[in-house]
Amino acid sequence: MYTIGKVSKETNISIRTLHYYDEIGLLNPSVNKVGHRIYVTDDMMRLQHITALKKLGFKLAQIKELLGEQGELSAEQRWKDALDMQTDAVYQEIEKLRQLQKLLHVTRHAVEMTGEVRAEDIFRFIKALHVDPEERAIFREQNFTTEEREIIEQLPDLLDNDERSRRWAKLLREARVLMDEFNEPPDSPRAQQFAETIVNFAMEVFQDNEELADKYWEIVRPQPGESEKVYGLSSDVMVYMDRLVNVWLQHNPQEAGRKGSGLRIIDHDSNGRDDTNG
Amino acid sequence: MYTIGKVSKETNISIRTLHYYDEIGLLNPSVNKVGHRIYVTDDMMRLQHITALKKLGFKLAQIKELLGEQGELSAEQRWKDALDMQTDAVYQEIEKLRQLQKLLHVTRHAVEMTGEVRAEDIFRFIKALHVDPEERAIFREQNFTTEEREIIEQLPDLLDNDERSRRWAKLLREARVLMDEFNEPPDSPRAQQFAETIVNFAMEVFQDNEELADKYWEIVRPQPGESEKVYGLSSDVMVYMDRLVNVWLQHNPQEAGRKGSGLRIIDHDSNGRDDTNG
DNA sequence: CCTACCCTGACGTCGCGTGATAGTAC
DNA sequence: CGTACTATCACGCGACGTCAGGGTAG
Repeated sequence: MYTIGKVSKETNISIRTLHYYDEIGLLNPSVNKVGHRIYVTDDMMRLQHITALKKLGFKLAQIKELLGEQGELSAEQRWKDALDMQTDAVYQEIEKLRQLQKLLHVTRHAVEMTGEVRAEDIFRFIKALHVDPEERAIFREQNFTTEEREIIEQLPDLLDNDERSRRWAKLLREARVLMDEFNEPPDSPRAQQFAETIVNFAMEVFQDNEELADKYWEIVRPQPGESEKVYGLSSDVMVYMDRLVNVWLQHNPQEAGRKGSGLRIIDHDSNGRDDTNG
Repeated sequence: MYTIGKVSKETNISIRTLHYYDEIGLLNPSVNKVGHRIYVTDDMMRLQHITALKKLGFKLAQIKELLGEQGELSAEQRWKDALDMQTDAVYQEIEKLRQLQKLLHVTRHAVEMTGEVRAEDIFRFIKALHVDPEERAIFREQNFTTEEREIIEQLPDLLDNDERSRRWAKLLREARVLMDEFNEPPDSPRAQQFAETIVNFAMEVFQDNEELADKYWEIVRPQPGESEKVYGLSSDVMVYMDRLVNVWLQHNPQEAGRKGSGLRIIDHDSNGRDDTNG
């Protein structure tokens, strides 16, 4: 025999909430002569059950059904069905949020590169998110050896938000700034210092496999008139980076020797698609 | 110069939505003399931007701010801050849902065992979910060797929903049914068949390490008057299972020899806590 | 009489969907 | 004149929070 205030204090459930449960017929306590609600032990137990089911993420309407009279199915089967449905719904929701998380990451990197958020970019990222993973796997199988694929799958991916991905985004931004804003000649000290950074980064992510670096670089190079295959790697940026690195390698032959040709300009045609890796 | 109907068809955004955006000041097109809305190119671009930001999970009010006039910070910094906040919020949400998913799994197993959903069980599971993982790790370090821990960490866990966890739940239910409902004597054929199932399951999950099976079994055994440490493993169930297996081992000495003492009754005191593994 | 309790409305939230009713364009 | 468009209310959803205004218990 509790008044609503006592129940509220004991359970940490607001009076308004108890009013609401009464209103929607979820928990109807008895009332005394002047209309004050009186909660008995059964009401308290039902309330416990309600809060427990709320923790499981059920809506009040579902809870009302679950705690109501049984229909054709046994109580056990109803519980199982409800729990399975709920589990499935939560799973779907998690998947949605995971996709959203990726979208946020890649957009964040895009801001790092361009300084703004462009609607067209976001739509492009959304499309890239829905690229069939199998399709991409097949493309990689056709174009790379098993060993190469192992390295490629560890490349910084703008869909993630790790330290390497962030460095990659900053590198691309710096490249564009040097090119567009400062018109920095490829042999200037600043450009050459940047070239070294590029080479080091490439050797790091390609695990010193220069051949693979070249191969990948050419595959992601857009065909004339084609749009970029990897975000930030438009044709002009790539050509500029090629030039920087070529000059750097000429001035650092020992590195060129130790590290091979590094990232050199190759004029032959390229092909293939790869929209998500950065 | 588009009418609202054309915009709606072209963008797949409902007229009501466009009305709403106008109403809340998110997108205010110009109007002609009779009050019909006229959307120009700028409006269309803003609309694109709005839908893009919606895909990123922003609320309309946030979008309004983001697309509004700048304050003290640069546009780039505002974008970065907003994206980082959003990323963080989504991360939190995912974590919450993961916890919820575990709660649903363990509740589902509990239904498998008991045939019903009890509020007290759910609250207990919630508490177990909040057990500090470090605390548990320390307990395990103190009570098990490194090799043993490797096995223990692969035990079926009622917080998951894999096949082994489901089998474990069904086993426990069968034990209780045999004991409570059928009063099945430990040496009946049915009980003995079940005993074999238990032994096989134990040997499977403990990877034929009988010593570890014994040790674990005793550690999760509740002290007299204490409540069960692992859901479903109350003292009476454990004693009943002990008896079944003891009889089975006596009748199958070759197995007892090959598999050692299996799950035998031990009378010495036990200690320690472990609330989550099942 | 005071205070602490109880009651019943009723509006606001968020992003629209879904009418109802009436004016407008072709 | 018909019909296909446009407009503005206004309710509904979910689970309450938050007043406002007024009765009740001790």
